[in-house]
Amino acid sequence: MTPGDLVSPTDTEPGANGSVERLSLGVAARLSRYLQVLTQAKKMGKETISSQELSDYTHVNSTQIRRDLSGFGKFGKRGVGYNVDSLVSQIRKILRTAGQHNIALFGAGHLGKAIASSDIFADHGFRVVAIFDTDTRKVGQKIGTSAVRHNSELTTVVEEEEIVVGVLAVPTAAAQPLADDLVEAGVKIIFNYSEALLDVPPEVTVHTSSPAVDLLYALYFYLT
Amino acid sequence: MTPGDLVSPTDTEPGANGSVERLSLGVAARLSRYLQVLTQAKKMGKETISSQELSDYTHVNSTQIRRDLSGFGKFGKRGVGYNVDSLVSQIRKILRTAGQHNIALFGAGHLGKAIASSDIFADHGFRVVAIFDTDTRKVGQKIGTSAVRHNSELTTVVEEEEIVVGVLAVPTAAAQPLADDLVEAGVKIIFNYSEALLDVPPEVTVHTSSPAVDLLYALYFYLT
DNA sequence: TAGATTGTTAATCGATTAACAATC
DNA sequence: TAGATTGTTAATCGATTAACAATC
Repeated sequence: MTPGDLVSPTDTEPGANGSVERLSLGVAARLSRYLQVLTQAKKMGKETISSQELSDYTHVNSTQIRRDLSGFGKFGKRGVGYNVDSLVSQIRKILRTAGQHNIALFGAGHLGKAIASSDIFADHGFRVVAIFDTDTRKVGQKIGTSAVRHNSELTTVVEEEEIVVGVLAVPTAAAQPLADDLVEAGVKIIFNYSEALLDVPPEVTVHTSSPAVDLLYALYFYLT
Repeated sequence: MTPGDLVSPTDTEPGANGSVERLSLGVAARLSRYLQVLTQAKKMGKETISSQELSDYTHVNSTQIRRDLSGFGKFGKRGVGYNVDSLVSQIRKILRTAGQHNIALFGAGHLGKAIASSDIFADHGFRVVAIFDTDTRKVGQKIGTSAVRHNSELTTVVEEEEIVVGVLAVPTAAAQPLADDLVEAGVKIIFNYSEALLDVPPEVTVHTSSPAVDLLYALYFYLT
């Protein structure tokens, strides 16, 4: 494992056929990564991709990639590689994340604006349907397609818009109380861009973004 | 492995004494994560921390944490836990990243501003010593402590300021040419916040930030 | 002392890799 | 055909975990 892990559920290997067992942590993590590279490769007009190319971009061994994929079917063509389009839809099917998922974004500062105007989430079926801030001067401002709302609307909006994920782009001090409100409102996944260590009930997943950790890690191998 | 991996160097287990062998990928990754939690715990005034608490925040098994640490010395006190301050400096010593490291930031948009004004890097000894943009209207603007410079100064600044890491907060289309310039200038670590798939020589490490990948992964375990 | 938590062992399981036949 | 790349096997290595004595 490596910086950026999330949950610790029970491991089960996927059945070779269409069985409904859970993927192991590792497989699910790697498939998500392949999906990101494939999505971008598709944008760049690439039609096929080899396990070696996928390996170059993900730093996952090419044998492992072929092994991961062949567990679910024969998606590749020998001598050619994998069709980008069809592999994208296959992996989406395996991860069962083919649909649209709604996100609420908290904090309309520089980071919030950067996230709202990026299509990094949109590319993967995540839609930012609401942006919140506590600053009344920001409330009403348009960011992208939606207007900034006040945090007091949190509970209503989470319910009405079927929010699955809360993204926190707020100051460290504001993060824990906000996380509490999100938990209260029934949100099960919190994406934390602040530095706060969040305490949440076990059924809620927190992912804390940690670029500095990734840098430290890269630097170690650079320095040695 | 999991979203967020970086390099693929040779593995070697650390010697129990002060030998200079390379850490294995996994150990280096986990130590970096412990460091992040410890740094934040220290800010919150915590003096000691148990392997169980570290486990709650990092999702790494507590036995594994004790095992990782005990390979380098007896840092803990039975019945009490680990002293936060001393563990921070021990891990910094192990990772050999105790010093200051200079970063150049590219892109003075929302994301660039968010990064420059955050102390997420500063907390770990990374200093943003230069901010670049190609937009001449932005050149000269003050962001945090430093003024925005034009990309044409890249080579000079990298040399003068001993830049180790280039952080790309630029549009996807601008990323590859910029990466080429950075490689040319001798930068060995590139932190890519764009969606571009960057092609670089093997001695250069690219880390692409992928929040959507992390979300997909979290969502899988939520949906199943 | 009593409770808590480390340090360490031993056993298991999954990840990783090289190698290569199959085949496009 | 010749070259490339998949799918798969087999062997190895590291990660993970439970358990518990040591000890603060």
